[in-house]
Amino acid sequence: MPKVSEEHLAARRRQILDAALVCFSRGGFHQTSMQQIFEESGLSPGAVYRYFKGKEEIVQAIAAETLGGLAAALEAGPPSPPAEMFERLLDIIDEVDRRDQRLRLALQVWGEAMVNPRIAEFVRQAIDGLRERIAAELDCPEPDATARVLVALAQGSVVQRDLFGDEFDPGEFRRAALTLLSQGDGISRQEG
Amino acid sequence: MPKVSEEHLAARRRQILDAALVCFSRGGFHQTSMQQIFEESGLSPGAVYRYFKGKEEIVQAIAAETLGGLAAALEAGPPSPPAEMFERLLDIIDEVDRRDQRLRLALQVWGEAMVNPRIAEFVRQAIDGLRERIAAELDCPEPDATARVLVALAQGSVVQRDLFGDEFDPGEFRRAALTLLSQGDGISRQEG
Amino acid sequence: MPKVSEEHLAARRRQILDAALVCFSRGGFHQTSMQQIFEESGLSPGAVYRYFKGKEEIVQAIAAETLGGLAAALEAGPPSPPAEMFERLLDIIDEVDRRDQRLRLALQVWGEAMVNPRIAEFVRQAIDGLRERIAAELDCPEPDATARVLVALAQGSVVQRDLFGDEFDPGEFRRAALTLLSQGDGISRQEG
Amino acid sequence: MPKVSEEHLAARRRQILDAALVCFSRGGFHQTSMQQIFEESGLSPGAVYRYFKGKEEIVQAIAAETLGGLAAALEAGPPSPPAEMFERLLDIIDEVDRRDQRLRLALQVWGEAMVNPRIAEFVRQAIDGLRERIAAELDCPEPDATARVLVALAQGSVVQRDLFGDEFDPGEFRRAALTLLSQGDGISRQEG
DNA sequence: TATGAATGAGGTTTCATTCAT
DNA sequence: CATGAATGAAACCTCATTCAT
Repeated sequence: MPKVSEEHLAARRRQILDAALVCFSRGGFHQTSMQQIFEESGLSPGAVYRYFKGKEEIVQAIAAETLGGLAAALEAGPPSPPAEMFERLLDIIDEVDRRDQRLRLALQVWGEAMVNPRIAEFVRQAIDGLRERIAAELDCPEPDATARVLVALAQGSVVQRDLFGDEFDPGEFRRAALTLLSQGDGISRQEG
Repeated sequence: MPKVSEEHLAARRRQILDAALVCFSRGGFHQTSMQQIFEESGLSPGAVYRYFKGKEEIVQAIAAETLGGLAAALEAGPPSPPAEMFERLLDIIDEVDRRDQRLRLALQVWGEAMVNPRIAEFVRQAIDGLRERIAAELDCPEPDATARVLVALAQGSVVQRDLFGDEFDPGEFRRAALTLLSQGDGISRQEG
Repeated sequence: MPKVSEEHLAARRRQILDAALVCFSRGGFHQTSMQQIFEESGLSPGAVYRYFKGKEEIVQAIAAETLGGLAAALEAGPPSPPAEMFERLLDIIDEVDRRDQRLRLALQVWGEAMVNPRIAEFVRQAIDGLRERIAAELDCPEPDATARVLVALAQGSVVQRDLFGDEFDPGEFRRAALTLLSQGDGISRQEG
Repeated sequence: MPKVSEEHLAARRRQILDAALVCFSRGGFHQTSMQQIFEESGLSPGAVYRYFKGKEEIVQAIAAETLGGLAAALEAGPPSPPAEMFERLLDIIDEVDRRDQRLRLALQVWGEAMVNPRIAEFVRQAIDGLRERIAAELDCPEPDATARVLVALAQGSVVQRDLFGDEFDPGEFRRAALTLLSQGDGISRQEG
């Protein structure tokens, strides 16, 4: 199998990352053995190690993808008040949650950051980037500090989602959060 | 076969858990080997295994302590609006943060919950308990859903604290959060 | 099995080194797997790794022993002419050869020194030490340079012994070497 | 399927062996991976495996070349006494040493012979051949045994050269060795 | 009760080799 | 002829746990 196309190589990479995603969601970074990734991906050890230098590199790639996915989904928009901005954040989270198991990894990635400096760096950059973009579009006083609060609340909602699973009711959360954030601004909201 | 006092037993347990706390904060649950706990505690493997059935049990004990500490610190109080309630939550978090490294473990514990059903159960109960107590004292419509939002925001602030360390400014966060939560309720707040 | 005696520990170390000696003689440093050492020694991996940090450390210990054995066997004696000195060297070599398979390792150790700086250092020190002691007792002009030649000839004889095994006739070699070294000194020698 | 010239084939073989020579001198037979040879030679695995059945065959080829070089360099000459004969041996060694790194491999090849029967056979034949040619031209009693001693001394000098590198002084060694071998034969020698 | 030597399953990774293209 | 992606056996080593003393 000589000289294969770029696409082939990219596909193999994906194949490995998809397998890792499944394994990590199921069992976490550390409980997942390379052996499990070999099996889930249907590849041999040698094949996997051709694409990734080691387990650490796979974990990093997954972490980067997970974070990137969240940040990239925030599209540019008009200046908005905090409540509207937060709604856009929730929309993104819902969207990611619907697409794959990646949201389940967020909490693990954050936890891993406490222990793995490289991943900590990734995470900080991703979150800071997101926060800055939010601040730039935020129509309120102290947009920077406010953006951080909105991000924290979004992260908190992810924590709850991950911890409580189906017991967590996104609609209710959204309604209650928006009520809190819009208190007294004279706009009464309906659920989307 | 010397019968030892209850206190002795409790002291040994603490000795082990303190060592584990140090190790886990430093390197995480999975990167910490039992060997490291033996060394940090100054005890032999046999001794440690007399008090805990295995590593899993130590992890659980640490997780339980960490969660319990947060929930227990919320003292009963008068019915309060969301902003005030949230301030009490932040006070607790500040307090715990000041006391030891336990807050650094929160993110790890939550991450571990994604992968360890027993810990997930702990975590859910602790958070649900906290939420219920908050809801009971919350002076606003839909106290249950609102309590959940406040808890999420508190958790989000812990996430930020853990991830950003000294770059995270608790005072600024508090001010911005309270501003958001009090918007339009006619009360202008000062930082405490 | 707690707190065992120093002798016990030393005996275990010997057990491992003896096993390694057998394996290395049989198959060489690199062809010998740790697994083989576990089997030959009758110990578990963990046990072996309690006494040696890794394969490299076992190889070094064996190399050190092998070299040390040769050098230590040269007892102090009166000033002697080269031929007599060389005879003492051959006596040592014969003695070591008779005792165990260690001589078979000499060539491997020297070869390994070409590739492993730590072992190279060992080897150089051992050989230099031997040479100096010989030079000190050598009754001839230029004892240093002469000692080096005698050592080289001894090493050459070990090379031949190792390469040719039973085809190598030590007696004949001794006779011929001594004849060469004593040429014209008026002493006719008999074999010992 | 282009039929390529003999020269092309030979050139490819050389290319591989030169690369292997570099790698083996640098890191030894066993520490050198095929991957390193692929890189050093600039060839693909498939290409290398077209010319050699495996690593073992490359090692053997290198070993054979190394030994062959030494033996082939001994030109026929008139009957000579041991000292003169030995000088010719030293000349060859100097010559080989000057030409390439092959001498650095001698010790490794001999060590490998202790562990690899095929290489052991090569080595024995090469050395025996050399010894016989020396014996045939040796002008002394017991030429066979004497030749073996001279070969051993030459090998010992190679051992020292390889182990001590630049610390080994070939001129001094030559002088001291010739002095020893010529003792009392009434001829005083100068260095060449 | 405490010790710590010993266990051994299982982890990650390497690397000689093959073979479809 | 040449390529290089893929294989998979096997290497070294760790570490949670046990149990004789």
